Amino acid sequence: MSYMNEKLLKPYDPKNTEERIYKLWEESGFFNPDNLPGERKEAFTIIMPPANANGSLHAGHGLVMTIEDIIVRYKRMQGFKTLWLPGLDHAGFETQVVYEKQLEKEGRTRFGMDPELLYKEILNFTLTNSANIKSQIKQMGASCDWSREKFTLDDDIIKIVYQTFKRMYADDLIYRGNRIVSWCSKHQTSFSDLEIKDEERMDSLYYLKYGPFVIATSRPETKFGDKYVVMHPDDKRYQDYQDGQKIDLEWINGPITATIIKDEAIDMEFGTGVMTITPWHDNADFEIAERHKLDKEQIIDEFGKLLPVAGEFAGQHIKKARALIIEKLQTKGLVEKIEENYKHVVRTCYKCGTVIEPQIKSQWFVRMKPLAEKALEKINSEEIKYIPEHYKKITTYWLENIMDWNISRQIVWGIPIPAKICTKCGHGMVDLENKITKCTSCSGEVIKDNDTFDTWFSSGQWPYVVLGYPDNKDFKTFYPTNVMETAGDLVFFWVARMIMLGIYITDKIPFKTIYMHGMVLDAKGQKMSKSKGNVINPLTLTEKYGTDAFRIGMVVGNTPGTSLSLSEDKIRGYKNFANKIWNATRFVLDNTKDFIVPEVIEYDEEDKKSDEELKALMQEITKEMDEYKFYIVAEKLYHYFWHTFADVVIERSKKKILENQNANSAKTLLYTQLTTLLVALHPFIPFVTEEIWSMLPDKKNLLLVEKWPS
RNA sequence: GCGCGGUUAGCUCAGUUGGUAGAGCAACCCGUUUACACCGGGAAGGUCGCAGGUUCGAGUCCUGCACCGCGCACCA
Repeated sequence: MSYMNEKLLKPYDPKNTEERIYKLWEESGFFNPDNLPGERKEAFTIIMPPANANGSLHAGHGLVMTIEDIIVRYKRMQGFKTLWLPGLDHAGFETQVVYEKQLEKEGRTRFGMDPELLYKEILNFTLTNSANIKSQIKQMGASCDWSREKFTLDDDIIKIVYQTFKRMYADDLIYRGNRIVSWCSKHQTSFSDLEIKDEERMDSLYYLKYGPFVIATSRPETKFGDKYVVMHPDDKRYQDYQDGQKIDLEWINGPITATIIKDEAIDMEFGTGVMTITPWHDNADFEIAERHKLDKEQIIDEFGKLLPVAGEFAGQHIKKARALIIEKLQTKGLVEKIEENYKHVVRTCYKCGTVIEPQIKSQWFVRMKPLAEKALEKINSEEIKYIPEHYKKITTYWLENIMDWNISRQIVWGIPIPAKICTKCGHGMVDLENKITKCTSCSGEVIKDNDTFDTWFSSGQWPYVVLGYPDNKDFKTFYPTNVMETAGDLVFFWVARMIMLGIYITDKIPFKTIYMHGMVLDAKGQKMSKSKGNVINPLTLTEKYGTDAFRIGMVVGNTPGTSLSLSEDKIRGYKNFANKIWNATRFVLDNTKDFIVPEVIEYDEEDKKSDEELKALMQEITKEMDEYKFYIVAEKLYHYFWHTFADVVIERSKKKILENQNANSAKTLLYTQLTTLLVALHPFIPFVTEEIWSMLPDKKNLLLVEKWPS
């Protein structure tokens, strides 16, 4: 029984294997590139997208951990000084939203809460969750270097982020501006253009009499302060009216004086070709007002209620006010007609669906054009490679049309913006040391900026901050990193910004290859959501079928970028695969007892053919691994193991061994093919393969660091 | 409106410079033989969304259309 392990007599049991094997790996220290055996000159680095510490591991995380672990294990076996750096994300707004929901359940609200207390509560919540998430990442078999783990609120991270803020301000890439921003009246914060979701809605389009004109609007509740009426300069219908001409007219709450403005932004085809503008609450109107230096007046407050300018409607919420306003306009005879079922797009908060109310606010903005131009250069010159390639097109389009980035958020959960604001002139000053006491522009009184950074402003710097830019040895060894693997919906939010900020600060691209995976959907191809009740928890699957089965099931047939339907049947199928390997091993070990693979191998003809076949396969898959085609490699290995190694090689060996005809050839082939396949399969299904490896009589080292055949 | 992706066996999806269509799962028939019933053997299953074009030859290249999914800074 010397070569046979008793465990092999029972079916493979992931539960009694995985935790033990993971511990073995961790204790070996090989997750840390500094401890890897042999001489390793070339580094290979992946920075893990920091996991949101506001819930449990979901199927998407499962995919991230699987793909990245496959890459990292492969590279480690190939002899690279391999680093996979894990991290956790405080996830600013996202986490605050999750926590606010929890508060709501408890009958509490963040408004009126002491900000410091709220911060502490969310911090506790986050730390509890991080511990959870961390152990779940380990359950997925992630071979990342926990000794280098980072959290987005670590002191050293914040320090570097602050330096960046200061430098960008000095370089005039950051400015404080009084500009129109997207405001969510539920969450009480402004957003960048990316936190907005366009939604098609059916509303009414109201045609209102405005003096001698008729204007079309879908938002009559904003019209109280409208005192500019705008038309296209070339519009013949209105050629008798002059730019700047004043007209007296009767409006919602009485007589007003309106001014005529001619502007080319007007679409002559739409409505009547005439509109009034509300610069405080509409992007296009704001632009027109800026061009003509017109007055801007706030009509709606931050909570969506009408201000005193609305007269008798003041204090009412806009949702309720609309109908009442139209009613009043109708009694005054100012409604020309109402077009029902008017289809248009409204901008909503991506989290709660509340209609975004543009507001003019003083905030910090990043001037994006110069940053985007440099990024475009690198992307267009192929210094950065996108997988799949079409993400490149999407990115360049976005970069070419980029808008300035509002990085101020009116929430407590995040990195505080280290700045002072002048109460007199509104001037903003970066103040890392908290020293400024007077406005540097007008000597007025200053207050601390109470806002926090958009979480992506700090995450956008992740690759170089986690490696300790600028002086840390790790930064010199592991930057630029090799692969950034993340979800496709983060192309703009995160990936593009990392490229821009990375180039700006380090003068180098932060990563050479971008691998984007698609969304994980349920078995029917539908988006998972709590409300639909179709959420699949990866941990239930790993518990039922083993982590290996889950991992390879996630990968086979899953081309990068396309979404993946996760079905339990598929995972179950790969559980059988793990067991198949297990049983094949039993057969091989049982038949190679007291047998030593000879130094000079002599195969008979058919065995020689099989030997060559596997060698050719290994070459093929090595190439495909380098091309990140894991979906093909996994399938090929599965297929070869089951339908060639087990069905042909093993079956054929039975007769030879029994009849002692070319038995040595058969035994040699059995043993070498098994070991080769274990090596090749290890990145995909690390637990079973490592467990079996430990049972092989001549393998003393961990499979984790076994050399990949090339 | 513009852009991107998809449409291949019942289901989920592969198909790498154009050369007779593939896998897994499911369904069907048969079977217990040095591992494995979490198994083996066998058979079945597709006018590759539609219409044109290029070519000796198109799932693959070009044009147009349809449907599904996703994204996008200014139409009130």
